[in-house]
Amino acid sequence: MPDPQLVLAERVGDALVAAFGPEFTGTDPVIRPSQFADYQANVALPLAKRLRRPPRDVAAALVEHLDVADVCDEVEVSGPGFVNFRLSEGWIAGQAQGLLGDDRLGVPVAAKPQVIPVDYSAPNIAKEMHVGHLRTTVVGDALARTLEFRGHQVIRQNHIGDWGTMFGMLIEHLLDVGEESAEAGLLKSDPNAFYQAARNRFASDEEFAERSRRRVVALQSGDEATLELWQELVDLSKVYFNKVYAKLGVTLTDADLAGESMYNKWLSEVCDELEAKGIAVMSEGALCVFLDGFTGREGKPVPLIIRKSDGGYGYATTDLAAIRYRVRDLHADRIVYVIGTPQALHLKMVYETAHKAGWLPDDVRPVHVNIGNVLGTDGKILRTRAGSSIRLMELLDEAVARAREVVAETRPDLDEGTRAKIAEDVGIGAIKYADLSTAHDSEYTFSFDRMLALNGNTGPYLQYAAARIRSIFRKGGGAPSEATEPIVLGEPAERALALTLLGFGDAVRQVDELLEPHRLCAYLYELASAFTTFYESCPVLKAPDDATRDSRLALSALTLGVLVQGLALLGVRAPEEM
RNA sequence: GCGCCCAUAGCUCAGAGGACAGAGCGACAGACUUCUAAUCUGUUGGUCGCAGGUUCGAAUCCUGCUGGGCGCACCA
Repeated sequence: MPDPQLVLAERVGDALVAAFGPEFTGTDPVIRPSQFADYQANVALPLAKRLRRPPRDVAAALVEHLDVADVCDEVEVSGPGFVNFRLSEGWIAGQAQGLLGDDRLGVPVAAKPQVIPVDYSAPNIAKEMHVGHLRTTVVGDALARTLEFRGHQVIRQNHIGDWGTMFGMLIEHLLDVGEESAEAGLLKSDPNAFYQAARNRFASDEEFAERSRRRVVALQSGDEATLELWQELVDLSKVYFNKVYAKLGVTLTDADLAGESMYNKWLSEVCDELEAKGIAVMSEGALCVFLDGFTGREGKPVPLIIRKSDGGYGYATTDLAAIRYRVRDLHADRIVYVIGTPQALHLKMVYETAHKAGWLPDDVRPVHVNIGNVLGTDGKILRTRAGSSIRLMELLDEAVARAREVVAETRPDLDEGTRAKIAEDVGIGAIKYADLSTAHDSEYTFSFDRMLALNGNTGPYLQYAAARIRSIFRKGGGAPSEATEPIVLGEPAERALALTLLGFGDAVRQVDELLEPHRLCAYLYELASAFTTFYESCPVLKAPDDATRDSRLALSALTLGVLVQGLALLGVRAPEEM
């Protein structure tokens, strides 16, 4: 077990029982990183009252029963009753050494692997993806990768918007322009253009509008020819989605598509069952679920409308069918919704309704990973100057273009193809990392300059650290996988780096439990900083002696491994050189 | 009107009820004949929106207030 916090927690836990009795089994020893030592245990202070002894006495008794000689070279009671631990260099080195032979790099497999459907991305057919989609796609993908690495069975659920009344006009427009036409081809590259054209005709051409309305009816009644046309629309849109996903380096494939249309066959059943159980009632012509505590304007109860007064179904019904499917058919233990913050109320109502209906048992936990808005530098939701939402592809292209400019300036020695590849990794990595490194629920301010900076908590900074390590090995360090010589810690920068390396497992575990990728980012940034400090003060290839050189090579190899693996969990590539 | 979220350095953001609230950017001062200076080191910078409360201890938990964002019946 390389994680110092876990080791200390166990030892302090044992000491608590030894010092104060078995009733203290399981007491949280409150181990925290310390500014006065490596770690500190804060447990003595809250215990003082319970034991009716001064906190310093409690801490002293704790230390007396503590067995950490193999781990620490200094333990002291400090301040009002903190217990400070200084880990021994030998122990840190030994643990780091152990990580060298561990392909999981200290990341434990989850104690209880779960089945976890992760609902993310969810673009709409015939619509451009915007920055909002970008963020749920990137965060969801990072969570999926991380949960999988922890040993959970992740089931990606791309809940695309592939159903609804707008398909009437989309199908009619597709028919009019022809399936093989250039206009139809817009669906693959610039879907908004196609959508707008259909919309304009719907608004201005009454004959077209009438056809569109009839088409919706045909679609909903399962007319074969109409369904084929609908499928054609979906297939064309898929090309666009996959283009974006490929550009982004996201793991979603066609196999993960689980769009709204998939639930059509269950919608009436869902309504009938809710009505039969007395959970849903008719109100103003619509079938609604009213839940306690959900009131809106003028104290009126807010309904979850599951069947509209025209007999159609909205997204509430689809979401209910989806949650039922995920529990009953996918056997979910935890359901992750990576969806915008404004949906919070809706999701709460869906959970509660599903729970009342018996579709969501107590031991299945739905979690809303709510995604905050992406803002422009003016503090408003990111839009173009004209006021329309910014096209995702343009955004990605601009990030890559900016990265290309920098690479052209700094690395004229590289050939064009290599530079292009680096610019791609850096530009895309910068955008993704920017989405991941701030708390998912906070609104964050989009800025190319900040996300592409080589300083601070950015993708390029982490990539640069990894590239420099790779450069060391290219320049004569052999292969990183062969750097397995004993790690010996002399310099403070070596010690700090090794200690940081031991924290990878805990960082990944936190992302699993809290579903907050920014914690992994913060850890990786800390690691990259620790490495850069080490890099400045501790020559590797020109180390004073062979043993030191080998040790530093091992530390570098380990750092590279953690950086690359950590970035991979976030879905960010680490280029060979920069 | 009701509900949810947010308020931390000039700016962008972290912050597991614990010691003196941390990074980066910016500003200022330094470091390349040395493994990538796209880097590093140091200095500067704060009534944690306001007022109460709980606690040995509050940026963190509770209440109220102010200011901002979002949601609140047939779009998803």
